[in-house]
Amino acid sequence: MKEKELRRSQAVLPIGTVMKLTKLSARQIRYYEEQQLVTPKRNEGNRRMYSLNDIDRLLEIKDYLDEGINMAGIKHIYDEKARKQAQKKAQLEKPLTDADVRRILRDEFMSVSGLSKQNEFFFKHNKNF
DNA sequence: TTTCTCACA
DNA sequence: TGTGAGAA
Repeated sequence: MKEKELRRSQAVLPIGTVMKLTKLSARQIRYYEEQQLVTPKRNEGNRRMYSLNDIDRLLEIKDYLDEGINMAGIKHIYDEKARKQAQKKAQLEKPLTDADVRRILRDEFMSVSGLSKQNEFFFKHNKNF
């Protein structure tokens, strides 16, 4: 599922294609970029290059606009999304809770100090192993 | 030809 | 948001 994400993030579409795909004017597309709603990359000639993700976002923006949401409102929506993603990321970067650490230390302790005797006892009473 | 930036009778 | 000018 990583390859697919990379493809969707590949910025290869010129604004002309984006205009046809989204039915938005170049003026609008550039304006939304000015509002930080989309962040297309630039090629060697300073041309904007959009990814499929950008297309999706522009389509979303258009839907929100149709629903009567203004630029500020849309910005808030994406700000909230970014805030939640940042928290999830932070959670993934330090997945070890105190409970995790205690469990790991206990297991390690068992393996170095008590394991041999425990195994000895275990095997004596479980001949089928 | 297409896209970019800038500006507005 | 549209549109036109001049450049790349």
